[in-house]
Amino acid sequence: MGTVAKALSLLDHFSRARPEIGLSDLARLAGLNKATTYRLLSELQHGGFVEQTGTGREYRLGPAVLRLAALREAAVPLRDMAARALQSLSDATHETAHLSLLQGDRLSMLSYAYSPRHGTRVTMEDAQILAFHATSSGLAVLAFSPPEMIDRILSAPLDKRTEDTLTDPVAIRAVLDGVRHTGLAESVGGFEKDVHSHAVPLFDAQTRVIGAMAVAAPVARMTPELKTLIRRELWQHATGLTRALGGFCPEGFVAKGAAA
Amino acid sequence: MGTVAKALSLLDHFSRARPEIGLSDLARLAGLNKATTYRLLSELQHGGFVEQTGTGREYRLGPAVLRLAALREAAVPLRDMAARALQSLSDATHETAHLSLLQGDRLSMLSYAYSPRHGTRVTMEDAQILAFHATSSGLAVLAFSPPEMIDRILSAPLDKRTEDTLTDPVAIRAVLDGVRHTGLAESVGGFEKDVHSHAVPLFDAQTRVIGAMAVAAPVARMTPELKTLIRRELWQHATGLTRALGGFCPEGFVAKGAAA
DNA sequence: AACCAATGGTTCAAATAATGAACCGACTAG
DNA sequence: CTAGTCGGTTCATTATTTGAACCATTGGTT
Repeated sequence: MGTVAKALSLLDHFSRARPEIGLSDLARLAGLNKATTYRLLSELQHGGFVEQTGTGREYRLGPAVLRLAALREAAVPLRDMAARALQSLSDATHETAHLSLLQGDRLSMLSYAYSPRHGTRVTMEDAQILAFHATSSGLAVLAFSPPEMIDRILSAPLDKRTEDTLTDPVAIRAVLDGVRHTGLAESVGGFEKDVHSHAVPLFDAQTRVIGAMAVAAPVARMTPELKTLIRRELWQHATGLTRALGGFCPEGFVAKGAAA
Repeated sequence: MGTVAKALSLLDHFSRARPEIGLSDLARLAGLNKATTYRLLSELQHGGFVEQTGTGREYRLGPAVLRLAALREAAVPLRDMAARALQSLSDATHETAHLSLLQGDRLSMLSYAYSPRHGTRVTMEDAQILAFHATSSGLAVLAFSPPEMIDRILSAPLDKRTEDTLTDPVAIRAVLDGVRHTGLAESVGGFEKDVHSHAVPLFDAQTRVIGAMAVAAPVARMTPELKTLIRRELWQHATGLTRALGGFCPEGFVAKGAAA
């Protein structure tokens, strides 16, 4: 692993649950020497990517990321387009819609939209990291990822989030085959106990998978009718967003939607 | 310069005007070898900090920065606080208020607020980089920066933005002395010909300068009364924001405001 | 069609920068 | 007073980064 990758990996340990981390902790989390971690943090700090908290000890993400995010959004209004598509999808299904993006070997939430229809709804947290094996979005993305990436992901330890989470690589590969056939991934209680979710992958101009759009509903509310509605609407919105972003679905993908 | 700093410096060459840059161009801009640039970009790309455009050639900022920005926002609601303070300042003065942050040796716009009162107003662009010597914000920040940073900035070539831009390091140092005495920087036509702006620095918990808050008005509208109003309100809002962010003004700084 | 000058990407010996064990001084808890 | 943290620093060893030269392509010019 290159030095730059190590430095960037430090940034991945910050989360909503853990927004500030001390030097020693961070070194432990990242599996790096304390001195190395310190030097990397110093460079990140000079660039404004991290800063030290008011009381002078712990580190947290710095203001530079705000600036870059503003520029990114100006160059590619993806967040904006995603928000619009999600709102429409959520309105059509009356359930929670969300979208995640692939970044390296990680899948992270970009945005989500709730429906006002129901009092109970599946709630999401943005910038959250999604497990590939435990979420419909993860399965949708993984199914269309290169074989070596699938091997990498499935050879790492797979967390058993709930009692229904699939953790057997062989079983997961079988599921992925199914996803490749239908173009749609489904997960019942794999991430949160009472959530039934569907996901459809998104593609770039080279037909590589870049993320997934998903609808999450409480298990209790799922009926055959709702399922049909979700599948149709999700398919429409996901392929529509892929096209709107200048991407193309792989050969034969469109036919799958018609079959569903 | 460390490898990480070089990689991060690549990201600084993306701007609103130049959101996509080719490998060779970027190598030239950054003053690095093409092979080096390629390797660094590859690492950044794997982390999702840059990506290649649909047609497969040029590089642009990637989605990872969005994720980090979301986390930063959640951890430090600075942008919100800044927006609120700017709106209030703009309402009080009926002129454009804006705020910029120091990131390494660069000063960049974070946010701004316009007043609806006047038809003509000074317009701003966010994520813009501000020159230290040509803007009131830059002078305010520089005046309270460490001597070695002042030396670094003033020894680099100083762009003559307008005919009124100060470019003589000796003259600028004299201006900085004045700013240190009053705690307030002023620039008439230094950045844009017809703009009269005032700025007050912002500080962190270690009383180090982190940026500046400023009010920009058309030269034609500036009167002694408006000037007094701007100085008073700007001072109030800037010191208030510094406090709200957990920062502290340096010794004696508070007294300066009373004098102004 | 031949040519030229770019482009993005790759290679490998040489040079440089990253590394990590040990060490500070400061602090906290027992 | 001791033991165990913490953030930060040092420096000889080591592994990584570096850059000139090299492809294969592409697009424009003659």
